Amino acid sequence: MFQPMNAEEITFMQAFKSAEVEVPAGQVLLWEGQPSPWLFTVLRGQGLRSKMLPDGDRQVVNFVFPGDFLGLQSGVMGEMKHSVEATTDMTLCRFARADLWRVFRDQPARAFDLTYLAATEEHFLGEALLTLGQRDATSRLAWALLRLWRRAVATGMQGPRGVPLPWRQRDLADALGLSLVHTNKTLARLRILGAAHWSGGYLAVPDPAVLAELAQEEDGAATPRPLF
Amino acid sequence: MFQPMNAEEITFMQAFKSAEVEVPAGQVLLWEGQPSPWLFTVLRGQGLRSKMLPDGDRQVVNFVFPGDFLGLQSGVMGEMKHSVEATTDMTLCRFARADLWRVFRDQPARAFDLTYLAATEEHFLGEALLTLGQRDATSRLAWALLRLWRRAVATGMQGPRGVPLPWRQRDLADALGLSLVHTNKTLARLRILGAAHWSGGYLAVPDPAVLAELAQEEDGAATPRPLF
DNA sequence: CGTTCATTTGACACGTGTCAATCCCAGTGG
DNA sequence: CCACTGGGATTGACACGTGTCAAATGAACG
Repeated sequence: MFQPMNAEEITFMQAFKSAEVEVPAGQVLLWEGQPSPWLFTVLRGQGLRSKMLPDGDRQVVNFVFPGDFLGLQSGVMGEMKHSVEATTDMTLCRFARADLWRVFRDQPARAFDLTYLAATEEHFLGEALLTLGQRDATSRLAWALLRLWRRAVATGMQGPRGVPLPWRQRDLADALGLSLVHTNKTLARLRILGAAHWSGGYLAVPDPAVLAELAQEEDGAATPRPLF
Repeated sequence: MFQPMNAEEITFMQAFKSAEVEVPAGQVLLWEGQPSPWLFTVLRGQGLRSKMLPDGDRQVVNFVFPGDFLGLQSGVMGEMKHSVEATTDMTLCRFARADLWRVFRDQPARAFDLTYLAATEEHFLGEALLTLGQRDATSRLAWALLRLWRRAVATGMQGPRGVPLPWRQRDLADALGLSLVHTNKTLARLRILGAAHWSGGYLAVPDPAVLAELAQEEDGAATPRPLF
């Protein structure tokens, strides 16, 4: 996901039987519409979540970073509502769905964390919806790149060439509801503006404030008025 | 929300101190960006959830039906990430946020339900994102009306004139990322097609299958392949 | 019978999608 | 060492869906 989250999730289930697994780039971890006996936490690598339309159109729902929790939907709803695939090689912490109930029974604080995670994801999707519904192509790209950049920086991925962004322009396009061609041209515009340089799998953001400006970042909310 | 959900949420916190409150149409229950000491369950009436952009653009995130749970984000994240307002007069079951933790500590099954709720909401938002990102205006409207219709029917709201749909065309437009004018013209097209008749606050759907066709409903998921 | 708000309609502009070609680059094999 | 290949990125020309502007209609209300 774009948002950073409290890293305790990475380890919170170490009390349960779990295993480290390695998956190669391109591997699908969870299939839309399928139940899964496994839940995962991401230890290393990046991926993406996506949904398909019967006509083949794809919607990228989110991008996956280290620290993310995968499979909660399957865990509580019985099946995944989107697919998750590895974009780079990944290292995952895998554990059994059957153990999930034990967490709720024995570790209320951890259960609360899970709900927090789900609420965070809900919050992100609301932001994404706002972006696809109300912003033009330039703002959408600025919004997405800003969040990817922040998330990568928060994860400690920043290097001399910027932060790693291993996805394709097609992936960004499918995430933002734009065509590949228009995404490409808009990225070129952002490059000329000096707002963001993405090439060779790395994203450089000279000044996050420039991106934030283009993204029409909210400054909190509407004017608060007294509650009833 | 569009999806129906297990109605036990309506009553699941009756063990805690709560109060029935009435709110008039137009009232804002929860403000985006604000913490709230209250959580709510909807007993009667309809409303909507929305987010604002600093320039005044609005995104309707979801529509609220009886049975919905309001304020979970504020409950676990400290503040609301969207506003909730009453479209019709509503009756709510109100209880204190401070009691939320007791649920996690003392009633793991209810805590699990809360996580289920959050996951359901996440699922819905993913669907909405898919709709805004990949479908054209006709499909978007068909998708939205079909879900509103199903939800209303599941809630037992069906009457001789169809199901109540108290929102404005502007609300639908803001939910689907369309302009008011284009929404109006597309609704007229759906009417001519005999797919959906919405007027006078009521929605009639002669044949849900027609709407489903227009909405490009998924038939499950992509072809499943073996997991690793 | 004015006022106000929602709906409806037509004309037109523009952002974005589509099509198609080219460029770039990393592999790969002769 | 160099064609050949395939996938991604880039570019230009053009079509079309949707947004915007503006005006008219209709319903609710005092």
